[in-house]
Amino acid sequence: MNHPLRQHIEEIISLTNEEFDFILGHFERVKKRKHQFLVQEGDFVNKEYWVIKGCLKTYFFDDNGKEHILQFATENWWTSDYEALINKTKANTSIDCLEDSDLLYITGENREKLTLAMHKMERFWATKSKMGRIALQNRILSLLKNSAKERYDLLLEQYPQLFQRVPKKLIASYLGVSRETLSRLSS
Amino acid sequence: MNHPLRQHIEEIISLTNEEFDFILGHFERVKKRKHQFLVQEGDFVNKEYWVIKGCLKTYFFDDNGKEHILQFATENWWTSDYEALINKTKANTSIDCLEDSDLLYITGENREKLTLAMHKMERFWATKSKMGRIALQNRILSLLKNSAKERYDLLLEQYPQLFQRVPKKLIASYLGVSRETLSRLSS
DNA sequence: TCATCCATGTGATTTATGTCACACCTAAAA
DNA sequence: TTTTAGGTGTGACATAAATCACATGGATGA
Repeated sequence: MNHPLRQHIEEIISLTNEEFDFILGHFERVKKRKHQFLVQEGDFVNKEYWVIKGCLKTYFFDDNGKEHILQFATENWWTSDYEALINKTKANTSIDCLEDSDLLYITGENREKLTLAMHKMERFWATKSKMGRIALQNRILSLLKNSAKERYDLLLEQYPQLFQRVPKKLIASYLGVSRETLSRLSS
Repeated sequence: MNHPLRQHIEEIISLTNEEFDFILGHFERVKKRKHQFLVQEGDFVNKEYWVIKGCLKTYFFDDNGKEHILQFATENWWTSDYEALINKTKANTSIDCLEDSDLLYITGENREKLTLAMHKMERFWATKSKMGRIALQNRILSLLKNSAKERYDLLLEQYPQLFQRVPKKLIASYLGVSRETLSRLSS
């Protein structure tokens, strides 16, 4: 049986057993319980996480104390505060577990080492980065052109399982509408 | 006097004269007049543009015929339909000139060649890509947490010259509000 | 030079969504 | 158990923004 991370990477580049073991050697595994943090606002961040099992949210509170969700991460998703990670600044988002979660992480240094030692990982990261960019751009598009109802329908269509796993008020924060409005959209 | 592209690249990596000439050799120069297209919806895209002088918009029309602007590009900005470029699909945005514009472009093949021949360009592109991602994420944040008025104020603060160069209705499309609302916000 | 188009501002009205309040139910904690 | 904290739905009302309508002035082209 293949390691799930291997399957994930092999969607983009192919690997020998040895190569995968070498890659995996640069990761650490960690289990977290519901409500535990991966990142708290103000932290310095030096890890990227990959979700084996579980569900997490990346979020922050605005000046009025309203929560906004940037990303949900479930199985096979990467998550971190990339701005803090890349710029070596303090996180302005927090990431915590919505369920007990089983995670892999790679530190900045290990990622650097791994990429130097194994050049084809560069292609993997670059591809992921490009895909991430496209996804973000499409979310902007959607915020500009779609009504709350349309964004709701699109999310439901793309990630139906999310509606079973996370409280509706968090979905509302992700979509940028109030909990009450979301409730009315769905009925 | 330095070439503006050289200054731009040297913000991230340093270059010898020979290296810069080698890089520049992979670009072509093109001048476009106001209203001319770089990309039209439905085109296949194989170029990334860099603006020496001028002003462009990346935009599309929604089902109701309303225009939405994804990006303005002025001096020192890169622009293309990255989704079409990367996935080799047809563009779903258009890019055209708001002013007569002087541009450099690099094709996908030349970028590939250049990066292979000169490995440190990989770092340049990767850094640009990361910065782009952060900018997109911050725009999402802003769409989620800021009111139209706040988004207006932030844009005015960050790019005051834009308000002199482009019609207000395009600024409105970029901010995701109607032309009338923008007009009321600014008075 | 005139005619047309486009950009812009502003009033009146409509519509979408937010906010506040309350009820109910379930799941976790004491 | 009993208690408490969340999660959810829904009504009443407030508010932000869209839409429709119209006027004005400046630029552009015949």
